[in-house]
Amino acid sequence: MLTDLQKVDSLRKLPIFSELSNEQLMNISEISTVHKFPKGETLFRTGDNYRGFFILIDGVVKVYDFNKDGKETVIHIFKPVNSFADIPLFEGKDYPVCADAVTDILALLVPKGSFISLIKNDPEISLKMLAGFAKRMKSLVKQIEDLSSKEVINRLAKYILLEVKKSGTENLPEPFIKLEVPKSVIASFIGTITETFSRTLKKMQTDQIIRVQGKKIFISNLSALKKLASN
Amino acid sequence: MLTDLQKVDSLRKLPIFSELSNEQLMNISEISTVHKFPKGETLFRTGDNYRGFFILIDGVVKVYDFNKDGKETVIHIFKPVNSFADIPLFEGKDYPVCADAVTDILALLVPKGSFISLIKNDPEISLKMLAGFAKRMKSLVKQIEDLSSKEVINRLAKYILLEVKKSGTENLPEPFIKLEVPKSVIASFIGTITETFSRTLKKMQTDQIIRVQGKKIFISNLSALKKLASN
DNA sequence: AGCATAAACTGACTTAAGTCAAAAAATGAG
DNA sequence: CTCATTTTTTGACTTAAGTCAGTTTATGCT
Repeated sequence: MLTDLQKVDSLRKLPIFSELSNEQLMNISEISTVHKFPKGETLFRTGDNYRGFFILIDGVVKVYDFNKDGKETVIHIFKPVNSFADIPLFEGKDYPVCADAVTDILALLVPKGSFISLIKNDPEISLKMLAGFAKRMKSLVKQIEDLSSKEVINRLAKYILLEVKKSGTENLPEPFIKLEVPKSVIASFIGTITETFSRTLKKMQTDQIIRVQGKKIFISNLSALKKLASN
Repeated sequence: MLTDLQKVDSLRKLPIFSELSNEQLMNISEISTVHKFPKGETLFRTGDNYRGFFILIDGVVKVYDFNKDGKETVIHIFKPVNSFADIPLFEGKDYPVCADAVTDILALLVPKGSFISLIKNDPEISLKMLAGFAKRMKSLVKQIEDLSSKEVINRLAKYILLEVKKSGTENLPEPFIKLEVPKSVIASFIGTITETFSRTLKKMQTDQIIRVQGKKIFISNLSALKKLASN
């Protein structure tokens, strides 16, 4: 389904592995297995016995959890190439959250045991992972600041802006993004509900900041969007 | 101000260092310096050149940042023995947030350069640090879930309950906690403002769940508090 | 294509929590 | 101890965003 060379190439795209040698990458590739999951499939649930961490090669994954009254909160939306569920490698023996395939996905599974013995012999990897963890922690801290201070329209603007940057259309006359995830997932991710999400999108349209066409959002007024996002 | 033995003892109390040998601890102790800061003093500000990370031996420190409209958000309240500002060891060259002494404090400063060369020679330390980071990341994720789903009274109950557990008075007929930080700091930490904080405390008193006496909070109805916290 | 199911939107209503302003209580310096 | 400053509390008011219920639009099967 995926050649060793393709696996190594994918691994190299991962920030935490980007500066490892071909040999080091090969070692990791060897212990990992390729998996396909259809859209909607659950990769793991809170409390499931921890098998290892995933590297997303293709598709979109949402990481989420339920609070006590059964409401789902999306904590992370992962797109390729990114690793997830690597935290329990070092803490705990169960998955602490849930993960679903939002689209059909292709992912590598790196088993805990083999990977731990690998990094014990190769301290360079753990230093890289520390940097990766540090980066993610910084973004989590940012997320906390945002949630506790910004309003929905500001958080949504920030989300759209981030996606615009990822899309590479930022410098076009009319930048745009394509929504690869249901709006309900984005709503939960930015900390609100679908109804409010819908109304907020509408408000941004009325204000001539964006133009929504199906799953595409065109940015009519980028500077206004930036202003909202920086609030 | 602090003997080497005392320094090593403090280091050992740190989760990420708890399982290191005396010699390893001694090495860390040797490169670190002891610092006193009076109440209210700023240890570092967002954007300050990164010198190294701190280990809090005595007192209370708040880690915070300002959002665009100048409002302060408390991200973390640290009590002894805990390390903070260790994230930029691996990511970035500036402090990404601010930190103030909430009380008079005593702390060790571990300089970046010497520490990095130390862990390059000793992979065991980085594995421990990975576990420490993983744990903190889990708590950040929890914080995000809480902020986006719970109401102030639930978050406050959760905060009080956590403090009760730390206080060791949980099994007394009437457990209690002592507030070592201004209410304004706690308010910001649980994601609200002083006015709402005050009103919420009052509501919990009216409902006979707690009894506030100056800086002490007595828990009259622990199970009710737990119920609120788990909501 | 056509229909069933799910996703997204809209309107009417409610409410938690923020703002502003002012009083009361606590703290600390001289 | 006293007075000034800071912290906390209280009251009146506003508002962002949630709930509930119903409609419209989109999606994917057979």
